[in-house]
Amino acid sequence: MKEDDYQMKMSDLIADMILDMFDDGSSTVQIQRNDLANRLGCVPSQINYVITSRFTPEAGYRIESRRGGGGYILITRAESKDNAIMSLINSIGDSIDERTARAHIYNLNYQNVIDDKAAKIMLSVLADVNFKALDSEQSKRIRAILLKKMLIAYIN
Amino acid sequence: MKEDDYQMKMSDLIADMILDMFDDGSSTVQIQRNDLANRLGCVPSQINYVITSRFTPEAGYRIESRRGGGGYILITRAESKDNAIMSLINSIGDSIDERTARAHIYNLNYQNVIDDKAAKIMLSVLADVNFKALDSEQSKRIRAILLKKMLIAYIN
DNA sequence: AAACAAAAGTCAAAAAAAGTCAAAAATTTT
DNA sequence: AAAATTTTTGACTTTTTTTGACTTTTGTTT
Repeated sequence: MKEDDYQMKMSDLIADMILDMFDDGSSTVQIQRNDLANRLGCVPSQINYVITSRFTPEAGYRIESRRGGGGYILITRAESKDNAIMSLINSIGDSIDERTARAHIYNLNYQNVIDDKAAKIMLSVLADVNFKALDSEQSKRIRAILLKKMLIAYIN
Repeated sequence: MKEDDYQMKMSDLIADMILDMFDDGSSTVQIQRNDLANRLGCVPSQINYVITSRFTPEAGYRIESRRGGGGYILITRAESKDNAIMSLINSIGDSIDERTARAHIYNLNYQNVIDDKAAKIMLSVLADVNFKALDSEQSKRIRAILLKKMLIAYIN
């Protein structure tokens, strides 16, 4: 029998590692190139390869670095899309009607800030918030809560 | 040259092999072109031939691939993703608790049936269905309704 | 200031896959 | 048996990743 333990490609491992470091909400990650290379068991220049091939400006990242003692590589998420979503979230009060909510989603999707599937899911939820157990005002509040939560989920 | 024992056509063998890999319900199969060619004793490009002649979009398949180190060919049964979602929808009654719902989403995402963003959005909605205006039983019903609607939205 | 050490950067070759295409061979249809 | 179609093969291409030797920049010591 063959061993079927699939060995993940080093470059993807490195990218994942970096992405993980972002996970706690912060928009920047600082790494020590040699240190990271060492921990992962690859040559240092492969870190550069991953950064230039994956953490590109087109993908929304900015790189900054310093050589010499105490040097580092700083990776910043541009999050322009995230910002668009964030400012929308902030503009939503604590209650919203269905028409307005739909318009927001259409817009984000049209502007390519959120993908088709996500837009569809959100629309489906918004459409369905009118439960008989709730009066209209409650519905509007719940809709606002859900919309914001979904948008935040999309960013994270 | 006449052969007594019937030799199955290599292309059919390859196709069968790939089909077999689908067998455990999963909707995607990942292969290593050179590896598979080697195991079957054919030239690598014959794998391409089989894929382009049999695993076509009209037959309900989608192909994705990557070259270079750690490269692969990913074959997706397009329909089976929808089916997976559909049968899940059908298995959900008219009420569901959060834990179970979460597990379903994790699963679909893990099996690559729904993408990360979609999974996150769905989870955020499910988590948030416990409104104070609703009692636990109502929450479970609404959760079931929303989950189903979101999954259907994903397919459409 | 000069020398040394500690980082990070660059670049190109080698390796690891997958893709293309057309000729040759085999099979099926007419 | 000719024609048409499908399959097999292999030489050549392209893309992506890995590796390492060499360079540059910055900080620390002497």
